[in-house]
Amino acid sequence: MAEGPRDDIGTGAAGEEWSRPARTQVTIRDVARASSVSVSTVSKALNNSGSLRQQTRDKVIAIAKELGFRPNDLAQSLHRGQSFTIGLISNDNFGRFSIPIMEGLEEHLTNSRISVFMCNAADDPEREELHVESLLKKRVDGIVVTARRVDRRRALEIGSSGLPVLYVFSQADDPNAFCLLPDDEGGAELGVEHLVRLGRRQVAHITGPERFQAVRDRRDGYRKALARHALDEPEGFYLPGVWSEGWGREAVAQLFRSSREPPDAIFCGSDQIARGVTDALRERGIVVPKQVSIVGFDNWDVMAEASRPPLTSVDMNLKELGREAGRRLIDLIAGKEFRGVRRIPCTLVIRESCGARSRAAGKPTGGI
Amino acid sequence: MAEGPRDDIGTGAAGEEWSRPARTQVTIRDVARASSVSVSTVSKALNNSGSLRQQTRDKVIAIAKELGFRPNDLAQSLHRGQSFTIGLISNDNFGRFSIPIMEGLEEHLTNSRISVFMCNAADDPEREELHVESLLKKRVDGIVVTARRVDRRRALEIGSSGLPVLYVFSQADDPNAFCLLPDDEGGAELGVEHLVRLGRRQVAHITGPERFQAVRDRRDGYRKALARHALDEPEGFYLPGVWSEGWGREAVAQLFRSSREPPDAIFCGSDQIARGVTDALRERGIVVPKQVSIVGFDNWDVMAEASRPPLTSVDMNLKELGREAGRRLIDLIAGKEFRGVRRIPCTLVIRESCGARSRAAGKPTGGI
DNA sequence: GTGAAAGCGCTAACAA
DNA sequence: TTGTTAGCGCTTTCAC
Repeated sequence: MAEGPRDDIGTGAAGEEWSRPARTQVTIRDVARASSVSVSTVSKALNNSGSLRQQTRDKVIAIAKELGFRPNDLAQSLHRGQSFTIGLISNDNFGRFSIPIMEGLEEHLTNSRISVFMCNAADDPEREELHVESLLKKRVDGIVVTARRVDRRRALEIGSSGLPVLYVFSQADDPNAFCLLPDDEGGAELGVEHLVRLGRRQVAHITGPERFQAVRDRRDGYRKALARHALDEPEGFYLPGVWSEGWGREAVAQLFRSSREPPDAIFCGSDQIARGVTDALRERGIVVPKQVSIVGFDNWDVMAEASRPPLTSVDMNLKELGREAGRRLIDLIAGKEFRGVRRIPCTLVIRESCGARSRAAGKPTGGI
Repeated sequence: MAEGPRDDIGTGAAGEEWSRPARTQVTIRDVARASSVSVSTVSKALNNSGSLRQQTRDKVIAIAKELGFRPNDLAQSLHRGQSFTIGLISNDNFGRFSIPIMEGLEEHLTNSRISVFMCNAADDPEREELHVESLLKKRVDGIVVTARRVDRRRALEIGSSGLPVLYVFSQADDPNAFCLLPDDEGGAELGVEHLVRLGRRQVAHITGPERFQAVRDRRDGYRKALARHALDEPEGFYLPGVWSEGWGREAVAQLFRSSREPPDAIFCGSDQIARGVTDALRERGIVVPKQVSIVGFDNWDVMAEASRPPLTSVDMNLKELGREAGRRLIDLIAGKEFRGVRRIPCTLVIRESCGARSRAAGKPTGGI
C-alpha cells in the first residue's frame, strides 16, 4: 500500500519527494505592494470587512483581479481552524448505489462551498484506517461513510477528535452513530399496495439473500401491505435467493412448476430480478402485465427501461439521500446532535409492467 | 448555485458562517511542552530529520503518540507550497464509465499519499468553472478531467497558474493538452479478429450514433480487421444507431429482413446493443453462438453476464486507464511534460457468445 | 545535540 | 480610515 516503511508518526512529506517546479503564487502581499497599502487593508477590501474608503476598496479589488490573485484556502483554513472540506469514504468500490448518493452529497456540499475528498476503502479495514488518518491530518470538518453492507459495520475510529461522522446507506453498530437509510419497508409497502389496488390478490415476492437487512425489511413491508387488505402471504410465494436475473428466471420456474394457483403479481427485490422474471414469463407465454403484474425495486433505469415491458419500480431516491446527508452533515458540523437511524422515503415509479392506467407518481412512504 | 451574492474576490469564509464548536487539536507545541523540549526538536524527532539523540527521539515519539498528536497537513502544505491534493472533475454525473476510472485513479494516488477532491460539473460550464476556482484556491497540485463526450471539449481555464491538467476518457481541443483515451480502434480490431479467426466471414457491425468519435474509431478497427483477412465490410452490414438494447433488437430485424445472405457474426458497439441482439436472435430461433457469433464492447459485467449466452466483449480497461492517469499526473506534477493523445490498449474477454474453445485472454491491442 | 527565530499566506485585534 | 502586530501549526536555517 504505502511505499517504503513509514512507521514514524511523521509530520513530514506526505508522499515521495518531488523535485517539482515551484508553481507561481500571487500572495496578498503582492497585492498590497502593487496597490501601496498594507496587507490588512487588502484583506479588508477583499473580504468586505472592516471599514474602508470605497475608493481604496475598489482600487485594491481592481489590482487583485489584475494580478490574478487567488486567496490561499490553506492559509485561511489554518487560521480559522476549519477547512471547508469533508471526506467521503465509500466501501463498495463506488458501486451502482454509491454513485447517486455521491452525486447528491457532492451537489449539496458544493453549493455550500464545501469540497469533498473521495476515498475508496474497498471494504479493506486497513485501507479505511489509512484514509481516516489522512482525512484527520487534512483537518476535514466531517466524514461521510457510505456503501451497502450485509450487516452493520463497526463505527469509524476517529479517536477523540470529536469529528462529526455520518453513515449513509450503511448502518454502524454504535447506537450513538447517526445513520441515513432508505425506507426499505415503506418502499415495499408502496409497491405491494400498488399491486393490490390494481386488484391483484396472489402476490409473490422474489428477492435477494436473507442475510441482507434490506431483504428482511422489504419482506416486512410486503406482508404489511398484504395484511392491510386482509391478505396473507400465500404459501411458497416468498422466494429469497440472489440478486441476479438468473435467479429471477429460476424463481419463476419454481412458482409455476407447482400445481397450486399461480401468482397474478410478483413483487421483486431488485430490478435485475424483475427483469429475469419478465423474461421468463414472456418465454412461458405469460403476458405481463395482463396476466401477471410486476413491480421491481431500485428503479435502475438501465434495467427498468430495457425490460419488456418496462418496469414499474420502487425508487430509493438515493440522490436525495445524498443531499439529505449533505444537509445533516452541515448541521452536525455546526454543532447539532443527531443519533440513531433516519429513513428516507421511497417513491414508486410507474411504467408498464403493472397495467396501471394512472401515471401519477406514488406518494412518498412515510419516512420517520 | 452559490447562495447569496458574492461578487467580490473574497478571501473570506468559504461558506456560511457556522457557530461551530472548536474541535480540539493537539499541536506540535503541546508535544514539545509535554516532553520539555523545543518545538523544533519535536519536529526533527517526528520527521526523522536533523540529528538527535535516540533517547530524545524515542521520548518525543512516545509522548506524541500518547497525546494523539496528528500533524496538521494544512500547515505543512502551507509551508511546503504543495498540498498533496488533486482535483477530479467529472462531467457525466459520475456515470458508468467514470466510475472505474475514478477507482483506478484514486487507488494509485492514495498509494502515493495524494488525496482527491471529487467534483461533478454535470456538463455545466458554469459549475465547472466554480469547481476549478475552488480547486485553485485549495492549491491542488493538479487536475484530472474526465467523462466521455461526443466531441472534443474545450480546455480547462486555469489562467496562468501553470497547474498540470490531464484529460482522461475525454479529449480537449487544445493540442498542447495531454489526453488519455482507450484504444477504440484497436479494441474493435481485437473483437473482429477473434470472429474471423473462428471462421466467420459475414461479420455485421451494429453500433451507436456516428457523432461519437468512438463509433467512428471502432468502425475503422472493424474494417481494418476484415481487410487484414481480405474481407470487405458486407453491404448493409454496418448499422449505426443508438446505445440501447432496443436498437440491438431492431437492427437484428433489419439484418435478417432482407433477402441477402445473413451474417454469421455480429460485432456490437456496446454490450447493451449486444444484449438486445442476442435476445432478438434467440427469439427468432437463431442459435448463438452456433449460427451467429456475437462480440460486445465495454465488458460491462451486468450486461455481459446476464446475457444468454454470456457475452464475449471488448474491455477498455478503464480502471487501468485511471491508474495510468494517476501515474502521469504525478509525473506532470513533478515537472515532466506530456502532450497529445495517448491510448491505452483494450483486451478481449472471452465468454460464450462466440463459441470459442480457448479461454485465453486476448492479447492487448498495441496502444500507442 | 538542542533551541531560538524567521517565515509559509492569511486574518483580526489593537493602535495610530 | 489605515497600519502594526501577533498568531494559526509547522519546518528549517542558524546559533549555541
